[in-house]
Amino acid sequence: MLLLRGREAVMRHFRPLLRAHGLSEQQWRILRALSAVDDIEVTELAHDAFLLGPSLSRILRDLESRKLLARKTAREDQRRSMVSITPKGLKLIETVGPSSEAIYAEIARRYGGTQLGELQDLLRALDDSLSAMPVRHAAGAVDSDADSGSTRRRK
Amino acid sequence: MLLLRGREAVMRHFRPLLRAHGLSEQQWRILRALSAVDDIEVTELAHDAFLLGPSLSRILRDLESRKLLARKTAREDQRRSMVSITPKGLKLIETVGPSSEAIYAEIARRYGGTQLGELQDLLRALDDSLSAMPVRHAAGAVDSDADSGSTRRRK
DNA sequence: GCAAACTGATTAACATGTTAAATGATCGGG
DNA sequence: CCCGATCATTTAACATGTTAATCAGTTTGC
Repeated sequence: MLLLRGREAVMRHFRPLLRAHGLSEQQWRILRALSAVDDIEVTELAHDAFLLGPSLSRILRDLESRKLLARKTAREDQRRSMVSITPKGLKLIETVGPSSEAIYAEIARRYGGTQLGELQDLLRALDDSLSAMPVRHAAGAVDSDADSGSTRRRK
Repeated sequence: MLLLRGREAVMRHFRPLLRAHGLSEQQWRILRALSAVDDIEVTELAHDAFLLGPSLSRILRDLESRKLLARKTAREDQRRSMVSITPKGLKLIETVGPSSEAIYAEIARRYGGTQLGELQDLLRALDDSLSAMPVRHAAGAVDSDADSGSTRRRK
């Protein structure tokens, strides 16, 4: 819950800037990830931008139609589709980037650079600790009410 | 981004348990918040469970139909609706609670209680620092592409 | 008193999150 | 070869996030 609140507290300051340029958080993460590479596979981009495939697929369709990125299928394996940022996309990043960094700097100034560093270290350690922890699959304990909701999936 | 990953790393371990009982994270947060009070207004519940009004409104409708909570309009101000948990809801919490606490304890054990405490302190401090920080409203800088998306809102 | 402003909750409309299924391409054992 | 298994991506269907609009009830100014 604190992680959720923390993230919201941070993003609250970035959202107005992104919206003013017609971008969502997710779209911004995608463009940023693309700007760091030449081209990249969809699956790898999903990992870098921390998005699930279906969300990414929809957003790519939108950003492609806005000419901010381009796709072409890899010729050695036609299942794969290589995504790359366009000059228009790069230009947008260069436009938004400085303001974004200014906001980040202001957050770091208010919060304190030392604390910010510690927080990042602790978060990375959390990720590491829990990635090594197996997930319990809740064997028995099937709640009799588990499927009596008013709106369930499919028939 | 690290905050997002951190939260996902944690919730990954709780989701199977909740799903086995037919609950989403959000529904669980609502029931937990309700179990701590006698009854509560919708707005206050939204704050406690960290949900926006529209999401809460939908989920309340669902949980009410499943008889896990009950609503009645306050008689002194008929705009307000008071929400309370039912015996059935309480029973569900008592069923899921122990497993949930066991998972939390395992996470604390793996990550270390000291680090976990520090992380919580840092997150609370982050929230405090940033809540006092005004949001910049991105005055000018209206991107010419900001409204050329393929799917926009309304007419 | 009453019309306008305000407040609490819900509804509307669209974007994204999430799981399952479908689609199309490649790979591997027979 | 070729057929079944696997893999990358997309589509489908529903839940939730998010902003704006609506709606009913309440308060305020006159």
